[in-house]
Amino acid sequence: MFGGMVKTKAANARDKTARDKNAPEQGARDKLVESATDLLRRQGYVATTVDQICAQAGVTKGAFFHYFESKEALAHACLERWGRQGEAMDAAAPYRAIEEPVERALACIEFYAAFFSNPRLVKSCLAGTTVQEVAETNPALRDAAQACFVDAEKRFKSLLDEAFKSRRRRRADTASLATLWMSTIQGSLLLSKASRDASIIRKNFAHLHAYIKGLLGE
Amino acid sequence: MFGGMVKTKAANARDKTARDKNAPEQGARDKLVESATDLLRRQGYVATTVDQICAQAGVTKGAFFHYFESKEALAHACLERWGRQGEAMDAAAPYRAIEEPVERALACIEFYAAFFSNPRLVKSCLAGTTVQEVAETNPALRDAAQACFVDAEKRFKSLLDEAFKSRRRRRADTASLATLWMSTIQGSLLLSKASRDASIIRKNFAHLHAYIKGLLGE
DNA sequence: CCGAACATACCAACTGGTTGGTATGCTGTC
DNA sequence: GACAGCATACCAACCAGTTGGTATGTTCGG
Repeated sequence: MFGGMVKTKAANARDKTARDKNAPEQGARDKLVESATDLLRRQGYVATTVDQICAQAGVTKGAFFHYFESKEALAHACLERWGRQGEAMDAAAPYRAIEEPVERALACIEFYAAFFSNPRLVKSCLAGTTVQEVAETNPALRDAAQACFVDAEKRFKSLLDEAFKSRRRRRADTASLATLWMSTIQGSLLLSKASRDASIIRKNFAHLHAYIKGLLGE
Repeated sequence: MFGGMVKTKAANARDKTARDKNAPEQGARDKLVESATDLLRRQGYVATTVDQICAQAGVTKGAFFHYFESKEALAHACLERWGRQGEAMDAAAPYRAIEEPVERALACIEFYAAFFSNPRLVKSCLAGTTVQEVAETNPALRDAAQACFVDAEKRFKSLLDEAFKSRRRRRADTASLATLWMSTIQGSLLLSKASRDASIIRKNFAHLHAYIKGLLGE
């Protein structure tokens, strides 16, 4: 059987994608990270139990602790993936194609406004939800969440830097503006959770857009 | 051992009322609400245990369930008091004495910037921390937190309404600006928790101040 | 080419400690 | 002597993590 196929297990696992093309057929590990991310965003870190995560992922507890040495380790994996996904989404966003720096920066704000307003998506940031709970009790998780914020802010800051550079005379503290942007995201998500009114997000982003547009000079 | 001291702890506790008249000597109920508010702001609703609250308040579990029928009931009491305290603090704030409406509204922003930057105070909003965790799982608590937001926004909105009324020609959606203000508060507190850098709060408020000042015309 | 040793990926049942909540008893006051 | 205001002891449910196992390969010496 399998003729002369000399294959490592890794190669074998990768085969699955070829074997059944229609079924998702994720590995148990990926399923756990995905399910956990969903649950953590909606219920928070403490309220989400390992059993819940396993149930949603369709695996057993044994599998859970085979892949992750603790619930906290899983949360770290989720935050890492969250950060990477955010980076990837940003890099692939259509506004990146715009060449004029001021327009590009403003289009970025609009892009995120549209993204967070998407009615099909859960309106919650994994990093924001997590850090709110564990900031004082779990420094490692707090720092992992903080890293997500810092990375995203860096990306937005460099957009702003380019925009302001193209506008002689106009100057601004772009680092603090990037933090304001992230604050607006987090605050908007929190208030929309509380009111169950997603329109808050768009309105807040509209104000931020107007403010930064004003700073850039019309 | 313990000689002739035959005194229950209850009798001992009761002695205090007679013993020290100057000490605050709060009732057990007030102590519970106060301790719980502190713990809930720092650790969140789920992570804070009834035993922890009792220990910090210096009362027993029996006392806890004598005054509150559940942990959730205590959280409701905390949120109610949080809302009332906020209202009282705002009513007594020095900026209220300013008569010129534009100046008063801008001074309000500065007042809250200073308040949330106070290094001696815990940088966390009870309503914000709570709603983040229970928005999807506990509608009653979510609505109680939402009420805090709505009340505070109403107060700020009427300041803005008066400011814009005094500026003919100038118009704005004051309701959405009030929400932006609350978003800025919540987002700033969250990011300052994550970074342990309280200066974020002041910087964000400075931007908000500049934006609204601009809308009001200089 | 074979088989023993090893590795990976999982699983079901269990454990020790924690949690919100209860049952009941005591004590000073009105 | 009734009742508010507690205290003590206790419990069932739940939770993160452990244990000991199975099924399916993979590796490698002979």
